[in-house]
Amino acid sequence: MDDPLGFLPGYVLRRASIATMGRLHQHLSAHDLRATEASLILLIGERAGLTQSEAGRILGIKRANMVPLTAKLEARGLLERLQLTGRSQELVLTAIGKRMLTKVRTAITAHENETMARVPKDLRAHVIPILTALWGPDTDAN
Amino acid sequence: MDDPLGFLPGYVLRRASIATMGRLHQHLSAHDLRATEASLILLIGERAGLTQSEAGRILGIKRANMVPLTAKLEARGLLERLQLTGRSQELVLTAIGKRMLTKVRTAITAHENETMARVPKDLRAHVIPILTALWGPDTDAN
DNA sequence: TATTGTTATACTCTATAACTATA
DNA sequence: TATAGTTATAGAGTATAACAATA
Repeated sequence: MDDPLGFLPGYVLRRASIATMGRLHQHLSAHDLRATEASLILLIGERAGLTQSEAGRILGIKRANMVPLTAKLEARGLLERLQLTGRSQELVLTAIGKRMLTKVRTAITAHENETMARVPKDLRAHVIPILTALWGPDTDAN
Repeated sequence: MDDPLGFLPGYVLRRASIATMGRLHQHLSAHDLRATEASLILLIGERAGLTQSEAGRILGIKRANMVPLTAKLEARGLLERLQLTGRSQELVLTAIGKRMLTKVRTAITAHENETMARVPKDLRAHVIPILTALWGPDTDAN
C-alpha cells in the first residue's frame, strides 16, 4: 500500500494494535468472547477473588463499565460475584469459567505465538520491553 | 500496578497503543483535531489530490466513514473536495488547511520525540521494524 | 468522607446494507 | 459490472454524572 505515514511510531503502533486485535478476535470468536472478556477471565484466573473495582483498575476499565462486563459473564455462568464486605464483591470463576479459562489460555498462547512469529527472530526479545516502555507509568484509567 | 497480563504481547501492545493515543490527543486537542483527522491532513499533505476512497484505503477507514470525516474538515475550511471524474473527487488542503498542516506536523514531531524518549536508547531503532512487522500481512519472519 | 457498585446516558469509532451515479 | 460517494443505522467501547450503601 506504500503508506506515507508508515514512519510515524504512534501511527504504526495504532495500526499494529488494530491488526493484532483483529487476529486475536478470530481466535476468541470460537468461544464467543471479546478480548476484554478474555482478559478479565485471564485476570481472575491469576488473581481469584479480586474485587470488581480492582479488576477494572488493573485492566484500565472504568467502574461503571465493569458492571455490564461482569454481568454478561455471570449470565453465561462463567463467573460469580461474591459479596465480600457489603460494598465490594469478589470475582471468582465457576467450574464452567475454569474450563473456559483453559480454552482462553490455549487461544491466547496460539495468538501470541502467531504474533511473535511475525517479528524477525533477532528482535523478538525487544517486543515486550519496547511496548512496556510505550505503555508507561501514567496509565491510570480511572 | 503489577499487571499479571503484562507478559502478553497482544495485551501490552493494546495498552501501549491506548496510552500513546491518549498522549497524542493531548497534543492535538490544542488544534481541536482528532488523531484520525490529523492523519488525514498529514496524508493529503503528502499526497495532495488523492481520492477520498484512496485516502480511506490507505488509512484503513471505510468509504462510508470517510464521508463525515471529510465533511467535517471541509466545514472547518481545512480541505476542499474537487469533483474529479464525476464519481470521484480529489482532496486538497485549503490555505487554512496548509497552515494547519504545519501545526499538525509540529505537534506530531513533539509527540514522536516524546514517544521515542520513553524507549531505552539502544532499542529505539527497533521500534518501527517491530511495529511494522506486527501490522503487516503474513510474512516469513526469521 | 472516600469508595464500591450501580444506572442512565452520550459520544466516538467502526461495520453493514442499500441507494445513486458514473467509469 | 465494478467503483465512488452517500445515507442511515447498528454495534462496540468508552466517558461522565449521579445515586445508594458501606467502610
